[in-house]
Amino acid sequence: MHIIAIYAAQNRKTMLKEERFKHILNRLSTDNKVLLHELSKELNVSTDTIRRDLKELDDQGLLKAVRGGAVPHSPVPHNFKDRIGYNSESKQIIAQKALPLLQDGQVVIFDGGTSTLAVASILPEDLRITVVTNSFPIVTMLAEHKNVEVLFAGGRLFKRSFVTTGHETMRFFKNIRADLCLLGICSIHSSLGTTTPDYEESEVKKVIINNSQEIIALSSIEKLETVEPYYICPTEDISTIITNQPKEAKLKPYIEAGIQIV
Amino acid sequence: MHIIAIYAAQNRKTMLKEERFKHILNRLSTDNKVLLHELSKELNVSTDTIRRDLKELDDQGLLKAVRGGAVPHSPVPHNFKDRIGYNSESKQIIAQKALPLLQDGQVVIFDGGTSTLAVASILPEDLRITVVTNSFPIVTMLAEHKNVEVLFAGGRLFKRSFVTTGHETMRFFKNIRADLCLLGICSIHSSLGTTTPDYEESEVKKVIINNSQEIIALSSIEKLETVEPYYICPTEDISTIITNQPKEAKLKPYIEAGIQIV
DNA sequence: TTAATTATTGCATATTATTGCAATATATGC
DNA sequence: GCATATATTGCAATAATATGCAATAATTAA
Repeated sequence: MHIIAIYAAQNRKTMLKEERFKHILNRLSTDNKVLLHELSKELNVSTDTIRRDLKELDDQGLLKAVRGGAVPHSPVPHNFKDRIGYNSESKQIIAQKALPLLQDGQVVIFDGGTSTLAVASILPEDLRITVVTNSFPIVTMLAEHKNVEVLFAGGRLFKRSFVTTGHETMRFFKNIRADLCLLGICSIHSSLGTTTPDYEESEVKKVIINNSQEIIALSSIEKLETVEPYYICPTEDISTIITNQPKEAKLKPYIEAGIQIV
Repeated sequence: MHIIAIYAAQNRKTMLKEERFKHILNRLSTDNKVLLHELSKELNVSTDTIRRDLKELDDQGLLKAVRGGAVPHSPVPHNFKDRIGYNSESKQIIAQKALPLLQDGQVVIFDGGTSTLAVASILPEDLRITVVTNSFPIVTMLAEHKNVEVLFAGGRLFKRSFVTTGHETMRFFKNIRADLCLLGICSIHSSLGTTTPDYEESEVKKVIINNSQEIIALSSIEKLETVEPYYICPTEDISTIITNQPKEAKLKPYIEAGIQIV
């Protein structure tokens, strides 16, 4: 968030209206909501201007302006809605922390999920990596990025979370040897490992982990020490956990297990 | 930037308009935006001239002129209401005519392109088919459709037309045996067959055609009897042509070849 | 070649768009 | 109901754009 603010300040006089639009729509598709005063701060313009922007975007049918901000009109991540929006700030923090771990030339698997989407939405323009993913929102986000090569894992569309799943998807990932994997966490437990509520997803994640040299887990603090039905991997497989509150006591067992906490 | 400035200064009197165009488009593709006064300085011409340049490039559809500069044309209508330009009247007519050809239980390949997208956008709620595609806009369109199963062909993201291409994509389609294929037409000629301006696309289309029992071409009338560099298939492979003006004289050779015209 | 025509460019001017601010009205949560 | 937050409206300052016009360069015709 700070980086964005600094950027906006530097470019106060030269930021085009269309750039604000793009920023707003990006935020909207990662967080599923935007707030007037937040955007105002991020973009260094008055709330009046943001309000007019939102109205214009609303008129174009790109979002729905509501009191205090805006929500998606419904086009893309409809089903995403359930899981998103509530801890957008912590997601932004986590995404910012993930950036320094990405380096030119790497092949990085972006797991489906909103945390990884937040990372995709703030990838620097000059970062040259290859992104491998099975998430449609992530592809949409990266479609305009000049320097990122995108490989998409085909398969059966899983409409609830807007990713592909199934045998084909796994086959695709099995042919990849990634340097890094950004893993969105549903639940992680120091002794029981990582788990998820969906079977298909768990199978895909297993393959992703198997084919990545380094696993970086993106997890907001409340997901620690929780469990879901389907097992993915033991905690030891994870090399780094990025979280919004790295000082939290709950992290102790992970530190003791030798996992890097950011 | 300095080099450019010096270059411009040295060549003040000999710089052609086309050179400025090239420079502007280059800047746009690397930076994702250009500013009027920046270009003015770089190219040693007045902002008026730049403004006229941008307007000209806008008219050619090569960028979008906005207040203060210009931004690239967004590759996809990643929203629903913005498809007005893409969904012209003729495309709507064609899409409507395609619907009766689709039947419950079929496996239908949707080729990339705006004509097929138009069909996807008006699929009846109760139609139960399996759609196979390599087009991201089509997936987005169908994500909320309750009764359509979507299989997506993975591969390398081709950012210009927002589809996947390459070996992986073809491999995926090779494993499909479709009842039907909706083929978006770039160019079709009664003796030279169907062609397209992009090589990658042509290769994918070839595979699609090979693995579909019936080929339905979607072509507005002005695309008939035109030719592009890359060959796809002979006219005889096509079983049906759907067009907006089925009475047109240009269709005669196709009728004589036994192709059904709708 | 020269003269006539056309296109390009920069400047001055009028017009319009954008933005932030203030005053007022309206909604929302407690 | 009250306090707070958000919307609406009008307005003024600024910036960007459109337009007409004159000077210059490039093209064409003779």
